Amino acid sequence: MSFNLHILTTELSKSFLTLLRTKELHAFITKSHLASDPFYATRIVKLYSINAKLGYARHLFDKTPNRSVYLWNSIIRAYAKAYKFRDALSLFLTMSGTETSPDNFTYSCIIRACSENHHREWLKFVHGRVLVTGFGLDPICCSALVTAYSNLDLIEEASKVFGRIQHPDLVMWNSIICGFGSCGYWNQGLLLFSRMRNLGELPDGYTVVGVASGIAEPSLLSTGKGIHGLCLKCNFDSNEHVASALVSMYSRCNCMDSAYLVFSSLLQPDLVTWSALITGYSQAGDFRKAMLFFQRLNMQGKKMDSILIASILAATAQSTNIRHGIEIHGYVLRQGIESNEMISSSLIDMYSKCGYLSLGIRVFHVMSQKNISTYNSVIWGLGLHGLASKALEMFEELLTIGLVPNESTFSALLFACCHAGLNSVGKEIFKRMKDEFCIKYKTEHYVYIVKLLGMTGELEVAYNLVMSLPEPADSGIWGALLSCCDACGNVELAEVVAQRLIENDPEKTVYKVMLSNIYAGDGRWDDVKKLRDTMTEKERGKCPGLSWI
DNA sequence: GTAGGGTTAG
Repeated sequence: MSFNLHILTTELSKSFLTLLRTKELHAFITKSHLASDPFYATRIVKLYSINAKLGYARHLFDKTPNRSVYLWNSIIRAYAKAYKFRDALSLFLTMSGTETSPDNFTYSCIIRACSENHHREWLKFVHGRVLVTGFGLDPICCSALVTAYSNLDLIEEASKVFGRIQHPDLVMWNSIICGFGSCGYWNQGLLLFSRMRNLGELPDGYTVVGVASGIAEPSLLSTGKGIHGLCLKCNFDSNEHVASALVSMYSRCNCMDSAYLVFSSLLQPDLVTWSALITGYSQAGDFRKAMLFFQRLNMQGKKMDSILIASILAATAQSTNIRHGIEIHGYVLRQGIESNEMISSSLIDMYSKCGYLSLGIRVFHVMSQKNISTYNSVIWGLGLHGLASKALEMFEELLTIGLVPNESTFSALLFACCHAGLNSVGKEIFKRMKDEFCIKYKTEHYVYIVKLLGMTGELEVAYNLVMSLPEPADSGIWGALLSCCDACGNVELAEVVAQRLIENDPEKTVYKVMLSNIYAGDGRWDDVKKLRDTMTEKERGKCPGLSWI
């Protein structure tokens, strides 16, 4: 092996050298006493990190006496990219105490890591450090902060950071527009988009992906089409990120024909775009097309990743035909990717939804590494099959092995209790969720607890709970209460609840129909007539269901 | 420094 400094520097600037080559270069710089030079050490650390050899990178870092800010940043980034948040953070804190202060790149890296690991408190702490060290208006720190806050659903904080910037650059605009879009405030995102254009800033692919990500329901289809038009005009549609964003935008709008048109206009759609199309068909309930495209992709000899397999398994679970699911399981085994946690969770879910809970549990037991999602899937499966006590045992087991439950775990547990009518156990779980695990209740948790209370003879308690919510209850929660009133035959309360629902959503006739049925059940035919008279011909004219059997 | 597809939500 012979290098001179010129060759060495050229070699080190290549970003994808193999592990073997990296080791050779490392050996050379050690032999030439260059390893203590932070310039060479930084490059080798980066190469080890790309080759997933964090241990080697750390060893070199520890042995380098003069650590430049670049060297610190590359080791922190290596840990952050490997999702080793604690290590990245601890290095950042150590660095802050040395003479080599963190720069804007260090902060942006650790800010991103806080958001990816859902650490709101640490994010606020790092933001504080950004402010006191004079980086409060730095575009690199601020765009990272805007993205991090919006990814953690703290759009107000993101907005505050953005608001302090006098002349935002394109990246900053993109970050805030995407933030509003992903938090569900599509209209705010669009307003900012117009403001940006009025200021003469030209959008790029990131901008349109941000705006398109906010288009989340069929009523926004025309806006979505406008965005698509803009992409065609600006030639963004050949950008892979833009194309997949458009495919999934049309899928969310229940417009699979347009989604397919975008997809078919691409010469070589990538895996993400295939996945967007397949998921679109799957979520539209067209699992046949989902399977067809999966098979077409397979014929091309492309290797699927875990997200795509999870999506296709969701489609086969919907079909409730075990045959397709088994086919995919076979593919997973042949590829040797059955240990992937996302895939296993989807397999468990698929088997339990197709009625083969025992096969799902078998998948669960053979897994070497289980995470919270795997437990969530198995708890759902047990709940779905009425085995609430087994679901609760699983919950205790996951706590014993040190896993941390999340909001889905509690959805699954409450669902299991609801399904089995376990009133007091369900109440206990609901309480522990907030008191012991500090997880905020979401609509679905309220829906389950309301159903549980209402269906087990505590309708009044359920009503009082809904009335005492910190924010006004949405239609899902009131709807759960209405179905309990129906089941218990409580017409008085049903009237109050239905009134709320009709006020909230006057367009929806289903609540009027439900109330009318409750009146009918009680023999109050005059009230049925009065209510039906308030409905238009179209609202009453729904075709009754017809069975072939 | 910013972007795309996501398993559990019966």
